[in-house]
Amino acid sequence: MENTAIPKVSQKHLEARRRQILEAAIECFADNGLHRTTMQDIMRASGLSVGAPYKYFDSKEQLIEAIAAERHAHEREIILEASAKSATAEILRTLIDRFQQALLEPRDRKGRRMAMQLWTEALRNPRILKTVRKGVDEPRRMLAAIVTRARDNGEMPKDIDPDAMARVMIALFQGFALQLAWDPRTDPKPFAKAVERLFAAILSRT
Amino acid sequence: MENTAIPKVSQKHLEARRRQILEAAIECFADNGLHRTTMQDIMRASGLSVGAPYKYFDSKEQLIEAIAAERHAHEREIILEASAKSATAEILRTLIDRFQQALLEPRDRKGRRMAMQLWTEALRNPRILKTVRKGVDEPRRMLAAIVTRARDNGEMPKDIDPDAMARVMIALFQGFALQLAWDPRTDPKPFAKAVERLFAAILSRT
Amino acid sequence: MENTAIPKVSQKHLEARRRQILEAAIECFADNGLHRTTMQDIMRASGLSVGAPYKYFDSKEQLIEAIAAERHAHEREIILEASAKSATAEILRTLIDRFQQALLEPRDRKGRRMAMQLWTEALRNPRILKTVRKGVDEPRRMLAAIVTRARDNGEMPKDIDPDAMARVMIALFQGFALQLAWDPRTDPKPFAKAVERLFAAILSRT
Amino acid sequence: MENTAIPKVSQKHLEARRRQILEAAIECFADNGLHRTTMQDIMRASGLSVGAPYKYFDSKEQLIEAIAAERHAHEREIILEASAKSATAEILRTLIDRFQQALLEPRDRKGRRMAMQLWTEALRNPRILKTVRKGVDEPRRMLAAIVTRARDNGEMPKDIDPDAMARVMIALFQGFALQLAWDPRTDPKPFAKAVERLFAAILSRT
DNA sequence: CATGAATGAGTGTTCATTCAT
DNA sequence: GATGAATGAACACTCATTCAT
Repeated sequence: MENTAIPKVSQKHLEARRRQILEAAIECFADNGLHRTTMQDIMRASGLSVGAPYKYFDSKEQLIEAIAAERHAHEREIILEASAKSATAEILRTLIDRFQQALLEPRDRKGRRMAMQLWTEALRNPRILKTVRKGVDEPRRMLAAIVTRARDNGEMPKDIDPDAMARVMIALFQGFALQLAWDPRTDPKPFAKAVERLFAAILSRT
Repeated sequence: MENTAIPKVSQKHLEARRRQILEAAIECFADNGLHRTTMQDIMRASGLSVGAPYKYFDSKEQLIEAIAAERHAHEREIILEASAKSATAEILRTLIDRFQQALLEPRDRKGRRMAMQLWTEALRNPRILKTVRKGVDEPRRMLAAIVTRARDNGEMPKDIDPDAMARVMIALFQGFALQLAWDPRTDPKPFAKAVERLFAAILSRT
Repeated sequence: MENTAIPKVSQKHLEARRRQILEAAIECFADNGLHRTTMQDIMRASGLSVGAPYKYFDSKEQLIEAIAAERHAHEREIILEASAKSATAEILRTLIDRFQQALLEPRDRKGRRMAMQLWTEALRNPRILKTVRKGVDEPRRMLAAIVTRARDNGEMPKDIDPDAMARVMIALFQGFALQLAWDPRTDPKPFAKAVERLFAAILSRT
Repeated sequence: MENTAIPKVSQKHLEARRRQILEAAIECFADNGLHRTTMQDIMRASGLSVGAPYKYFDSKEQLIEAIAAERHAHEREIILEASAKSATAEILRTLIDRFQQALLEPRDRKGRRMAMQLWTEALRNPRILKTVRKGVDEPRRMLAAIVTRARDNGEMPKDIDPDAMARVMIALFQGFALQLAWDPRTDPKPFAKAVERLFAAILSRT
């Protein structure tokens, strides 16, 4: 614990505290689920007192929502970045690569477990549902746009449904994330390769 | 009055009671999640008394585990049935069809929402994890066997990894189930078509 | 199904439990105030568990409201009883007597201390206010009716305002109850005598 | 630089700060009760920081006690002032007048609501009890002295008990204050008139 | 066997108070 | 001195589980 002589209680300090709580919460939620994790667990993990989070979040619920909002922003970015490439084959490869790397990254493991907790919570909590849907709908629209472009370029068959194909891509990622979470020893590479192989088959040879 | 060896309450009656509780539990869990659902909620829904479930299940945890075990058995069956067909193209079409039908079936909606609760619970409950993994590993092995057969038949390219391809299929189904749960208005047909299209591309033209 | 011959826990038993909690609550509230008394305090005093009261009352607030409702009913009765007498002088003497007796009664002490807690709580809680007002308004109307009758009988001067006189009576009782609560050694008899003396002076000699 | 004995912050400033806190506290306590009011509520109302009151008061309890002490001093004054008159009839009329005016004064409303909170708090806090009792005992003694004087003057019957009569007066005031607090639309004038009428009856015609 | 009243460890949250800045 | 972030004991309330009827 570092209750050190931070020069002033600055905005920065406040933001750091917020982060500290958020990180501890993600840690706990990822390991023990949203409901088996108590606020006391989180605060023990954060090194702060039980009353501390209530300065930064109104309730446990809102703490969870804050985490959800963050994740959604993060995920959007990856796709945005990948879609900067021009040729579809290139974009797809980049996307698959990015996700494969993320899946290999142990630091991301926690984030993914956290996200899954939100997937289930969304079935019950309309606020979380809204965030989760945003986190899925926006990427879907972006992916669909990429597919549309590819189709119009002649890189993909005309009869492809861009939205459905975007859904396929998201399902592949989220679906495999589950499998990986259930068995962390699973190697993402063969899966990534299979996906690449699958998409290569419908990409027109140019 | 006779003192007979016949149990006062028949095995049949006992089984019916068990089912009654199980069904009520699935109903509640699917709607409100594993943790927001109280035993009293379940028993109110079942029409039985709060003490009743403890005659059939040791704890809430074991009630959940019993539901998990049932689902796993059910899912295995669908794949088993589909894999009776000989030609891969036929098998795949049947599988996709079966799942599409299941996704369209409103009666199944509850079951899927319940299953998702278990997916998340598996992340922290080793017993549930074991069941969920069985529910994924067994189908995966079966699907991989189908792919292997197809590959050996020359219906699929030699460089296909059957296990990875099986994972792809499962990811597609579970991934789309999530999307459907988050937005029930989603139409499964375009998705199913896209999946079929995707697989058709790697199935050798014969 | 529910044609059970099993004797349910009787209504009487349930009522007894409710009383048990109510009495313990009054005991604690009277001694320590509404807010310094915790639900645990009450339940320790009642000999039941902390969860028990929530079967009978939705919340601490409603437990308090239930006590308020009871007191109001009780107080109304005393006045009702006294006003059965015909001659005003007689009624007043009976009333004063009743209240003096109540004030002397140690068993009533707790009840009065409880009531005072409600007087203050009424300033903040609209539900309690409503009950407290009923507990004051109804007796006031009854007392005013008695005074009106006396005035019309010629037992009291014509220029007496019945409602104001009823307020005087209530103020005397509640005001003295406070003094007694602050110093339990105070003798109610001289006070009662003084009140009697005061009213005797405006009662026409007949 | 000189090292002077002059405090950096003037006594006047300190006193002003104290007042500021006291006034904010009375405002809050009167509206929300002693226990529903948090120190943060008070400090928000005062415009000072949450830590500020602890420079002037050791605890919330002592802040309340300080308010109690102030009120007691204030109430004593009114009676003192009234008792300067010589004839009893005159004194009584002045007293009734003063209190009626106070009751009509909206500015006093807060003070009375505050006082009532203390009445109840006295039932469990010995320190508050002491102050409340002083606030009642001193006026009572003064009023009793007035009555004694009147009795000895022949203005009142010989068999009047001065202390009891003083209690009657206090009960009337505090009792009516309660009624007014529970229903602010109540008009104090009829009540004052009734009290005057009542006392007129025992004042010997001279 | 079935019931449901009773239990009590455990929850999220509050708030008087402290103390480093 | 004044501030307000931080503290943590305490609170009202919940709910899985038990067991007398």
